[in-house]
Amino acid sequence: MVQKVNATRGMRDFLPAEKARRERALNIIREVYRSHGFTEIEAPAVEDFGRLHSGLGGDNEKLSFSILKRGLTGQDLSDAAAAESTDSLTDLGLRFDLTVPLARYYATNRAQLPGVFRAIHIGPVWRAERPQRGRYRQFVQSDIDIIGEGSALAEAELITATSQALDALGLQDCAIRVNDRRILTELLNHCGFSEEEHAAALITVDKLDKIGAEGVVAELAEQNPEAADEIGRVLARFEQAGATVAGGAPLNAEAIAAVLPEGVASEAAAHLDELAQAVTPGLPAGVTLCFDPTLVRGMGYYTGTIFEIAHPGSGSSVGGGGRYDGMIGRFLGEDVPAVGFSIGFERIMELVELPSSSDAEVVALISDKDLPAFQLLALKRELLDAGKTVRIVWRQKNMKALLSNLAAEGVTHTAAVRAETAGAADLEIRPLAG
RNA sequence: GUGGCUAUAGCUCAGUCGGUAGAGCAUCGGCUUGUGGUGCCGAGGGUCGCGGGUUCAAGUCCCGUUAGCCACCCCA
Repeated sequence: MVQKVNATRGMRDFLPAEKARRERALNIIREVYRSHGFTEIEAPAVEDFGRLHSGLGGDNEKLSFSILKRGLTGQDLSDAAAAESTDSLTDLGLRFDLTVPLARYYATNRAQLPGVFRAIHIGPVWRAERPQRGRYRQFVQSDIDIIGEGSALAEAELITATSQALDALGLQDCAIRVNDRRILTELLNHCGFSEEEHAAALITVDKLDKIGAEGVVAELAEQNPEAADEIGRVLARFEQAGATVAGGAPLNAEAIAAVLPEGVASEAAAHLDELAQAVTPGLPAGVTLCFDPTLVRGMGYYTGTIFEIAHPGSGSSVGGGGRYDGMIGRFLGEDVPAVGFSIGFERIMELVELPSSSDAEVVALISDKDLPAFQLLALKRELLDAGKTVRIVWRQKNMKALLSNLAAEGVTHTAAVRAETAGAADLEIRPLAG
């Protein structure tokens, strides 16, 4: 090797065996989503820069890859330098999630879509993060969304379909934590935080499991001591109700009322209760549902219900979503309710164990060296016509290594080809033991 | 974006106190073996991630850089 070559930072190559494993998992997920009445769409990886930076993507906007305009001149560069902004140099960007493109897609194609649209949207997204395990710069998200349904039916269908997909992948011990943005907003108002203080306060509350209630209160006291004291009392109430420990509080009206202060978010609580009643009876054994009043989620576009999938085998969340009723109105000029649920495909793949399926018969023709191509292709055609999958390899000295490599690559049978082999009838097709 | 750890042959790794690199597997060749899983002998393959510096001498010490991993941050 002349020089070390790598795939681009944070992006990966997949060898055939891993690619096959990913495709199998993806097909399982698609199958479940389809059976729940969702239909698959595709949208471009590139979106308009302005749409990606409309303030809806939260922190992810800062992580997006931008694309330079074609044919920039030195004058363009000095203009940008004078304006101290690179915005004029860029007009497109790679999508950092599938939700913003879906909202744009819906606004574009609404006339040809059903009134309540159930979409499957699977594809790569890009974020310029610092990579590590379970965190890449290119990764696949697997989303389902329901557009045009404002009732808890939408959340219930999404959570049910996603739970079934996790179950079909063989995952156990998944916990779906649920909360509502309106609950968070009312809690902060109740404590006495001003609108401007909300964003920073939410980030702090989100750290509860890491820095504890004292840590949260101490951090918030820096900007608003009185409200921080009040939130300390609220958090104490959460703890008393068991809502802050793993597993959280049950998701029903009584438990929610027990956790929240008097008069806070009764509308949102009723919405959560309704969706829990619809979902719980059909929940697979490997998935539990709970109410977590401290669940925040960073995306700026959520307006109502929010949820997140946790799994003990993963340090970070393996999925998430929520209601974003305001976003489509940005593109369409008319508000349309919408909810989405995303599975973090890369993180799921680190948890699932899939059997190496493929019951198809894969035959390797092991040919003596230097047999003519016409002889080998004639044999291959005969076997293909008989419905087999065929691969041609040359005989090599170390048969042990050859055979075990073939087995690892999914070959199930072998047949020796010699100069005197006239047709498939002369082949002795033998099963290959791993 | 911040901090820490790591980088040696195609792969997995060893390399002590600084003295210009080794093993196993893989590859290739010869012989052996019942031409389908054997055994023996031999060969090729490395500017030690990259770029600087210290030194008579650097894989080894120092600085920078790139990539991976880990903890933050954030999230899928």
